[in-house]
Formats: sequence, C-alpha cells, structure tokens
Amino acid sequence: MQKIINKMSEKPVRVRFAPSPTGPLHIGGVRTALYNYLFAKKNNGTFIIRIEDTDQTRFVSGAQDYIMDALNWCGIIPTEGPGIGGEYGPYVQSERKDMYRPYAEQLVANDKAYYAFDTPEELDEMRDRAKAMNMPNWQYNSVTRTSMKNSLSLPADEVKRRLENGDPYVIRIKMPRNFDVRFEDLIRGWVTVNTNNLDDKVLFKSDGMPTYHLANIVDDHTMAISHVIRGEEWLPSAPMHIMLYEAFGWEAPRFAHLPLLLRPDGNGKLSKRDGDRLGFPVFPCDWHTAEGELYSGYREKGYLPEAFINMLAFLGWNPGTTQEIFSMKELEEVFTLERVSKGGAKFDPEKTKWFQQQHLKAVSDDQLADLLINQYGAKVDKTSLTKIVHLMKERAIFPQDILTEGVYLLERPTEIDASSIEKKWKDDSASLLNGWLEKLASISEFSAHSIEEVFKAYIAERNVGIGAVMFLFRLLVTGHGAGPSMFEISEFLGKQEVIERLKWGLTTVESMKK
RNA sequence: GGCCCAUUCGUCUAGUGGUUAGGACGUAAGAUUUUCAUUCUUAAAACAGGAGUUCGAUUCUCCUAUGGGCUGCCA
Repeated sequence: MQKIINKMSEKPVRVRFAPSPTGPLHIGGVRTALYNYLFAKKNNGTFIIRIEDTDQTRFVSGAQDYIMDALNWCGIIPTEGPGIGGEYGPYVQSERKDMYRPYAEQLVANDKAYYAFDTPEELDEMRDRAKAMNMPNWQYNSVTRTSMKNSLSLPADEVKRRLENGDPYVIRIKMPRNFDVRFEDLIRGWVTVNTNNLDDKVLFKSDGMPTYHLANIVDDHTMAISHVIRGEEWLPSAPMHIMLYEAFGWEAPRFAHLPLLLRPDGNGKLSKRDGDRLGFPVFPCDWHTAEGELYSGYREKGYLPEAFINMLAFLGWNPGTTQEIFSMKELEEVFTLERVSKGGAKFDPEKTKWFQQQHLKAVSDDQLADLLINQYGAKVDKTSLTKIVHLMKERAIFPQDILTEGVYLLERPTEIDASSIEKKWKDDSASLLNGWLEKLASISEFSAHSIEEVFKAYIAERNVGIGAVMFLFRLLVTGHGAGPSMFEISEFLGKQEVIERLKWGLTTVESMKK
C-alpha cells in the first residue's frame, strides 16, 4: 500500500534533450537523446527538445535544423520542442531571454549571488599571474572574491553607482564555504563534493544572457523536468546545480550521468575529426560546413535508422539477455537506466556494420525494393527488383550494394576480366561451354530447378567437375567471379538473355585469345 | 596541479563472496555452398596491481597505477 501511494505521488516523467546549436549533433549526442527518449517511453513520460543557444557567439546557421532533422531520421521524436509546441514553451532559450534576469536578481536579493564587475581581461590577467606563480587553477571563489570587484567587496554606494552608471557586470553564485554537497546519481550512486572545490560560477552574463548553468536550472524547473539524463562531462558541475536548486528553494530533478563515447583508437572522447581520420561517420547525417567541407553521416552511407539506433543503444547499455537485435519499439519496452554501464565505451565501426547487416536482413524483399526505387533511384520495375533483392540481399550490407553488386542483373557485362580467363580457361573450355550453350537452348521450362538438372546431367555426360564449366559460365554471363546461384540468375535473366550473353562471352574470349 | 568519475577477452559487455568467468563483434580453423556472401561448428582471447576483511575474493574496503572528464562572461 505504501508503495502504491508513493508511486501515485511521484511526478510524471518529463525528460529533455538540450543540445546547443553550435554545429551538427554527433553520435554521442544522439545517444544521449536516445536514452532520454527511451527512458520517457518506458515510463509513459514526455520527451522534450530544448535548444540551448545562450552563447550568441557560437551560433551556427543550420545547426538547429540539422539537429531536428537528424533526430527525426533516427525516429527519436519529441513530444514538445521547437516547431512542435507544448505547454512549456518556448523551447529555444534565446526566445526565453527575458525570463532569466529576474531569477538571477532574486538570488542576489537573497544573498545567494552577487554582482561582479571584473572584466574578462582582468580575469585573464588574474589567471595568468596565478599560473606564473605555479597555481594552475585560480578560481573566483569564497576566498578570492574578497579581493575582486564585486558587490560583496565594494562599498554599497559604489555598487549602486556602478549599476546606475550602466557598468557592465555579471552575476555570480555565492558558493558557500566548506559544505558537502551530496546527490544520488541514478547510474553512479552517491557522489559527494565539498563546496570548497566549487567556484563562484557566472550565472548571468554581461551581454544580458544567462549562462548554461542558470538557464538550465530555470528551464528544467519551469518545464517540470523530472530527470536530467546527460553526458558525464556535466558531472563536475552537477553539485553546483544542486546548490542552485537549493538557493531557489526548488526540488532538484533526479540526475543520471551517462558514460562517454570514446574513440576506437587510443583514448579520449570521440570528436568530430575522428570520423574522417578513421574512415567512419561520427554524425547521423551529412553536414556541410559554411566553408564547403563535408562531414559524412550514417544516413547517406546507407545505414538503416534502426540499425544505427540499435548500435548506439548498445554502446553503454545492455538488456541483460543475449538478445542484441532490437527494434526501436522493443528498446522502448526494455530500456532502464539501471542497466547503463559506468565506464566509457569505445566506438566500434566493425560492429556497427554488423548491426546494419542484421537489420537489412530483417527488411522484407518488398520493402527493400520500394526503398531502392524511392531513395536510390533504381530504374527497374518493382517485380524484377523484388526478385533481384531476393537474390542479392544475403550478400549485401547496405541497400545500395544490391544495385552495385548485382549490376549484371540489370545490364549486360561489357568486359571480361583477362586475368580470370588467363587462370581458368583451359583447352577444353570452349568445347564445354559450347556444349552447355546447346543444352541451355534445349531447355523448354527455363527454371532454376530444371537448369540445374540439365547442368548436372551435362557435366556427368562430359565427365567433368562442376568447376570446369560453372565458373566460366558465370564469368561470361555476369562479368563477375562471384554471386548468387547461377541457376537462379539464369532463371531471372531468361533463356534468350542467357544464351545471348553466353554467345557474346564466347566471342569475346575468342578475340582475347588472339 | 586540483576536483570528480571509471577500470572483466583486441572491442562492446554478462556475472557471482565458492562458476569450467557467459554472450556478441572481430580474428583463426573447419563444415555447407558452383563461387562470394549467408549459415553452422570449433579455437585462441579477460577479472590492472598490491594490501586488508573472510574458511574463501573477479565480486566488499583501502592504497597504487592507468585512463577519462572538468577546471571560461562555452555548452
């Protein structure tokens, strides 16, 4: 009974993914979005997108559209967000600009924050000087603030004068001294930090915008966010965020800090340069920079969104069973934060391909044919294409492989590899193939099965092995040394076409021999 | 440097105070297949190190090492 009551009094699950539009979203960000989304779905909650664009100097045109487009391709669909709407909008921080200052002022009034007039140049100077004295981390904190220019150290009338004068200022949090901040991370357990290690972070900038720290707390609170699921890089500032909630007198949401995605070689956080350097995409979709550079994406490489998502889900999470192939729907049912691992995960491009292959196999021939027509511009009738898909699917990783590797099903070969002929063409080859040509011409029902019957009878009759005829038959008809069953291929091409190709092949080889 | 976080096969990971430490990718060998791919079988491959607690630690505690993150009027 107690449990039921607790459950009923729990707040509804509302989570947000809060990217900054400073460039394309990389796969680490997509994974964070995915875990938020899955957590929301699993708990009948709401998944929200909020754009954190409080740094006007880092704004990148097109980035926000990219983020929304990429998430959409992934199937990570928000219930509330920019362009979608919702009760708690607007969902872009620059559009919420006016609401932050009163909150910052409120903290100053309550002695939880203060005005600081030090210029960026003065602060740089301070840090440089400290560094020169072998103190690499000078901080604006409870001991140093007394010797800086702020509303705590300056006389009240001067503060008033500066404010009225319109002097530029920032608002900093007044971090208390020697206090243990404790919070329970849903993935890592209890984390404790003493406030002596925390500095007086800027909450409100001199340009009239809040910093991430303030905006994040105000928005999470006003948007009724229940769980903050974000990357591990935020763990060090989480205690400060807890202090802010406390300063406002608000209940803090639950926190979960996700392990980082590491690069496949060596160590370190996966970065956008790693992709091109190591030959795999780090972005969900292609991104063209203003300078004309291209960062490649999974979508354009031919990855299926579900394969991409499946792979990402398993980078730092597992279901506790041996099942590895999941659809988005299935992930929504089994995902829990308890099964997210603590350590960083190295990204594995090889396994990514395997996920893709597995998901491709799961797509029906019919759907794949549609995909090839609609997205890859295949110019074949649907019926033939479906047959081609059926023949080629097992040896394809990407949809387009079916078209490129099965090109001979669509058009006649134009040349025959000389070195293959060199190796495989024997003295009796011409005779064997001509004999086979005659047999082919005699088949009335040109099905894979009957062709195979006739073929077997023929090699028995000529007293040779399969290899003496088959490889060359394949080479002359398809121009390739490998592929699906030649009997199936023959049936698909049809008697007339096979015979013509074989004749062409025989003449071509003859001319090569001269 | 300081603070915080992490550490099981090459990689992603399961797991327990007593297990032959399990699975997957990759690798190797073999089987199937006209070939390639698929599929199947098998193999090699891991508890970072040192103390302590304990009858017994991969598992619990501490230390060390290693790796990572943060240390901006960036997010």
